[in-house]
Amino acid sequence: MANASIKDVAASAGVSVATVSRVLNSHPSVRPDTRERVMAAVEALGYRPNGVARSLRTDQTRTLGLVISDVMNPYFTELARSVEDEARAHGYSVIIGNADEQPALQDHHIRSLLDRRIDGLLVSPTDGGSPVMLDAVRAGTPMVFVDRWLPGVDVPVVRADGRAAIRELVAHLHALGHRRLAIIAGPASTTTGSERVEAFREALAEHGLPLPDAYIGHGDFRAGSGHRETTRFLALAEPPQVIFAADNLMALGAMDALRASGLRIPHDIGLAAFDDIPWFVHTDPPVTAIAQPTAELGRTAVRALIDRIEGRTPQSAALPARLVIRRSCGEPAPPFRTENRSNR
Amino acid sequence: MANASIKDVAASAGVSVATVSRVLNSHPSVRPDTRERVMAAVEALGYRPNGVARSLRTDQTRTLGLVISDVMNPYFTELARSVEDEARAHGYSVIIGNADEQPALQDHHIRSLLDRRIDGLLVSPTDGGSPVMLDAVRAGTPMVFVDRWLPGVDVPVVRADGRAAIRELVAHLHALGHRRLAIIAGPASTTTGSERVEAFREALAEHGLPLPDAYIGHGDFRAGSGHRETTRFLALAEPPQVIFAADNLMALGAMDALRASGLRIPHDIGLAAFDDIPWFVHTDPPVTAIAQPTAELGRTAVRALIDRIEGRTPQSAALPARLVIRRSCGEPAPPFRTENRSNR
DNA sequence: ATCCTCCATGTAATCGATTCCATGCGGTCC
DNA sequence: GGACCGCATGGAATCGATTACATGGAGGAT
Repeated sequence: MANASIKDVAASAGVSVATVSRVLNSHPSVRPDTRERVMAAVEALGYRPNGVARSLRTDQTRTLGLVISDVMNPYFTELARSVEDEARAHGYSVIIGNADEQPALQDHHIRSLLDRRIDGLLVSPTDGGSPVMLDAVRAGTPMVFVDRWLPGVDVPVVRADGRAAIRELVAHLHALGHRRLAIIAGPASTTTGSERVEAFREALAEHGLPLPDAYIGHGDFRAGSGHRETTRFLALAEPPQVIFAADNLMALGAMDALRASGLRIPHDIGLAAFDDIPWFVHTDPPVTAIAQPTAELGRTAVRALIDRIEGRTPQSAALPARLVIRRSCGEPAPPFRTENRSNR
Repeated sequence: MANASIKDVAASAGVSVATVSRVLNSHPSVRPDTRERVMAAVEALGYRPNGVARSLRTDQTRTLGLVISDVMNPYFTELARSVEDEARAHGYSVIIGNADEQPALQDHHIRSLLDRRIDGLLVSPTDGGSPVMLDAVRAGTPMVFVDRWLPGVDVPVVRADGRAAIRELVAHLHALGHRRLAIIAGPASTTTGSERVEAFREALAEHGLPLPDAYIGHGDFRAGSGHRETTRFLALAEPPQVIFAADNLMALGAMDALRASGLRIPHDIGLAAFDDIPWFVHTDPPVTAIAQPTAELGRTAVRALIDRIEGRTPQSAALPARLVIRRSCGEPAPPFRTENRSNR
């Protein structure tokens, strides 16, 4: 019952293994009747080429590695899904490594993927750049950063540019009369952690508003930290009027904390989030959020990586994010631009 | 800059490749000083064994395949995560295949995983059993079904038993005075599709309630079908008082439809779901749901699969699900047993 | 008829590891 | 001192594919 090998096919068809291989790879110089005999033998034996052997010989696995910081985060789930879709369209498989925001786990996955000799690596770095990752870059592993990146490392980046959307958000909040705006940021060691704070600060400045240190929450892109920092904000002598969470999980934690403290959104305090996810439509109240073109990011990143693998030189890309206004910061949504539930 | 191979290490350490291999696999009969010399060479060259070559020789990849029907479904995401965690603890990697509820895509992934010579396969079948999957079983591929399974196929199953929880749910609804209860079921070709309807019907019978055909919605585990069937229910001369969706995505669709029709939950109509997910706490209103021991399912399934791979004979397992009462069917939650946001 | 070319196919090397078997050497036992 | 034993190591086969090179035969040009 063991799997048939190319030798068995060759024997059964009365040809050499070379000929079988040629048929399988549709090499032009095989006589039609030979090809047919081989195909018949393949069929009869239920033969399937051994991918491992093939990979060893050809030095390519047609596999991409994707290392993300948290699979349970809907944003990354959607990213992973679009990556797999696009990769499959190009004949590649994807192995996902879940770093769970832990540098050590990220390194484990990178190493393990490299050991498996994946053809290329898509990474959303959890930290400022571990030796393992830097070594991989130096060794010339085809690599593309997605969502987050490492400044100063020569690797193409595919990401969303949230600056304009954050400016829009701040303008929206300002127009609603809010003046004391706080942010729960991600780890400063990640680009998405620091960048969103900077964009927020600049947008505030445009309206002559300050961003005091007390209004900067230091989160870690997990729900717990959103909860903690929100609680801290509420204990302030002058709590903020709106909390902007730099990702959806921290927004969730913030919501928990607000609910626990008995405050009503948006009546007592406003909430907005970076990352839009389907559930934000169904929360109480629906959450105003900045939507990234997630699926497009995944597809673009895969195309860039395949370009690198095949010897071309891909460009970095920054796709625009956009503001989706709902009800969590006050004032009902305007009649247009309300929902966001198209399925891609 | 190409990767060093075992030959390079052997040359650099002045030993044979056999000895290097012995060191790498911590074979006992290598002299300590030799071992040290080899390790030094490994270090100096930054050598990492080629997993592909190793797999070819040893005929094992230390990789598990997981084929699920929908990665974007939080239930499966959590399942995938726990599977990966447990597999990693046993020294295995996981390749996830997303079937997207499409039998053809499921087959694609099974075939592709088999070609890669994964050591074992975890499947949650999308349909009634394709030839590809049946062939894999017949060929003796180590396999375990998780969540859904194929009746009559001799493969261990790890799943949640929702019968008791569904009875509890119906009792709860009955106690609240609801009598006209409808269900949005999954495809009859899946076990979770048909089983939940049966359990629901039996539970209703215990209270002397019927389950008319008109109150059985035929969904496909996707949000769209939940929306469609809910709309159909509402058009009935006598619409149901509570809708029970057989999974979280269809519940989401139902919620959309109810909202669109201007009905308030639970005041005008009740909603309950199979599968509990973190977001159900934050929806408007929080949704009463049946929680599966998802992470435990994943871990148990992996252990069973590894048992099979290593020659033991694992048992099937059915872990109990439990009811989590919130506010979507009326009456505020009792002071105990309200929330459900522990993180594993 | 001779030679050249080209097509279909086979032979064998190769990818990078693991592992069986052979070998040489130092030490023990009688 | 010779036989034997066991340990550390090396040589070479092997896993299942791909592919460069060799080969033989058919057909065309002269």
